[in-house]
Amino acid sequence: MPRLDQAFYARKTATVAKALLGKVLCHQISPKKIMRGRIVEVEAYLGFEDPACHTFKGRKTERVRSMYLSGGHAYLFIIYGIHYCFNVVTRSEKYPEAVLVRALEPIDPPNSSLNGPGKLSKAFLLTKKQDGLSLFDPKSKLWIEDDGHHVPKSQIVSASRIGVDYAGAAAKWPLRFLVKNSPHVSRKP
DNA sequence: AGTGAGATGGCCT
DNA sequence: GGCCATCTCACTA
Repeated sequence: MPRLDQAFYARKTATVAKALLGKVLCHQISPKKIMRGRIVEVEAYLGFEDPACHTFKGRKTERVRSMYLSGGHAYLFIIYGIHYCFNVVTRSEKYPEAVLVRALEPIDPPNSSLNGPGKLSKAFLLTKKQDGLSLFDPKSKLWIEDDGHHVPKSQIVSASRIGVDYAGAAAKWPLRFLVKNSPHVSRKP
């Protein structure tokens, strides 16, 4: 299966977010074992102009360093002292923006619990170790692939982002995207 | 169905 | 010191 290339990630963040729906996140966790899940829910975070984004107004701390990498790198951070959140960096080094992957439909192993950013990170063994990894380097053990499954535009629902009420009006921006009627999302829109 | 609190620790002002 | 891009469980109803 073809791994998504860097050009895929270099586009506008909301475009990448919607295009990621239906794609398959893969993590090779041992020589014989690859975790796979189909992306069904994402959120876009729009950098400098987005009060909900970690890089709002150009913030550049140690934690967010990976967001200043080029599109197609992983950004992992820890939240509430317990959970990890997995993000895909978009655009270029000049624009620190990213897509949070919020939920996956289990493929392998089946019946795993992947309906939430913390849960999917735990199941896929995604931690700070994966922070900054390339998703397009052919040698990388973490990548996203296109298996031909296509989610038509009519099947994409947008909604407010979750857990960012502190961001004022930006909390209402329709930057959360879900596959319509998917039973695998973190919560119904 | 909806609300509320606790876990638990790095990060930021 | 206070705040979180979360999750689970307990409680009300």
